[in-house]
Amino acid sequence: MSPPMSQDEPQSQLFEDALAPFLSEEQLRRAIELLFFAYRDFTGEADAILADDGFGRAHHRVIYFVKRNPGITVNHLLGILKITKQSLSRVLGQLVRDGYILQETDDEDRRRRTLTLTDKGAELEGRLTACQSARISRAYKLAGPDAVKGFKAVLTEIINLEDRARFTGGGPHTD
Amino acid sequence: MSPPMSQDEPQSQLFEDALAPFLSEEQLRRAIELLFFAYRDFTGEADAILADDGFGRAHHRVIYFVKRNPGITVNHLLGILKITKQSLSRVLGQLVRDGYILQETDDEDRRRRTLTLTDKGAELEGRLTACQSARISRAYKLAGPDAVKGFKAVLTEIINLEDRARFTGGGPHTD
DNA sequence: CATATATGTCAATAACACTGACTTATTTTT
DNA sequence: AAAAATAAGTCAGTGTTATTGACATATATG
Repeated sequence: MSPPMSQDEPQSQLFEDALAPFLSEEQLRRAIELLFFAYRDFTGEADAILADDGFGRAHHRVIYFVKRNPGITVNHLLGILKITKQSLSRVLGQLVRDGYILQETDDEDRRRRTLTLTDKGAELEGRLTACQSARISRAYKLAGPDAVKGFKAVLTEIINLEDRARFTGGGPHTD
Repeated sequence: MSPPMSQDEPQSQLFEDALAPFLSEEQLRRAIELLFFAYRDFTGEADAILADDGFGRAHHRVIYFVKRNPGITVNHLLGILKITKQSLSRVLGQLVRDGYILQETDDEDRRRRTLTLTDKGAELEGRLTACQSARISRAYKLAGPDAVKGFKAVLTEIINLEDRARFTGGGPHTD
């Protein structure tokens, strides 16, 4: 691309970071925009499906992580989503009332409520994930296996250390 | 990672997509989660800075793209952000009132209002972009140049065709 | 029994986005 | 010059997602 240290793009105030002396501001801004547009389009299709059912992105996240961790507790879900109990409550309550998620008292600790998808919930989750998976698998195919490795490597480094274990380690989000 | 077509992970309903017969559901879900956590953490620090000034992520996007395209018109900004005029109006109005963005009538077409950052706006934008850039440059450094190429390639393929021109083509978001 | 944990709920607030309808100014087209 | 299109702004109403703070209940653990 453009050479670093070009005259009309001085290494400005952004470069107080000692790690980054050889990345141009232009290159970093491209990355920022890449993430912005990719995430917007990545979630766009699913958002449209959800709107048909009167749901939003928050419902998707709940359905997704319940599918991924069957029997997950409310507290664990809060830890993954990093939202407040009250925020989750509204969304989860809707999903339970409308028959997408089954909430049962845990036998081992009767304070806990375990969450699982109903057939209806699994159907919706499947449709949502299918559309996002299609986009990813298309991108993976077109970019090639080496690119996929790089994609994963960079995204993993972007994630905060606390959450990174989910990816370097083993299975789904069981902490 | 895990071989495709393993027995405990049947190629389920997700695989109606002919492009994707050799990507396991597990692999695709990892990608979905990678994007979710990476984007959340990527925006997290900036969100905290914005909250101090009483702003949200929408203000950030406006400030960012005005910095990137000095003299951009309202209509052009709407095209980039893909939100409604009314949504932008509230956010932009705040930023103009509070002295972060300067709005001037265009001399060539007096219907248009051009947008530029004030010094105050540029200062905030610099702080926000610095913190996101630090995260990216750190990730780029740690993952290495090949990984960066792959990261860009995959993200670019995820973006809808209409918006992809911004990245394959030349300069900033001038459409 | 006291304390901690897990969950749920009430009330208020805010950011962000939407739809629809309408106005004003300015430019372009006919 | 009149008509149509464009750029911007505004008013009113709605909805989703999130927040904080306070409080209640059930259950488990010390």
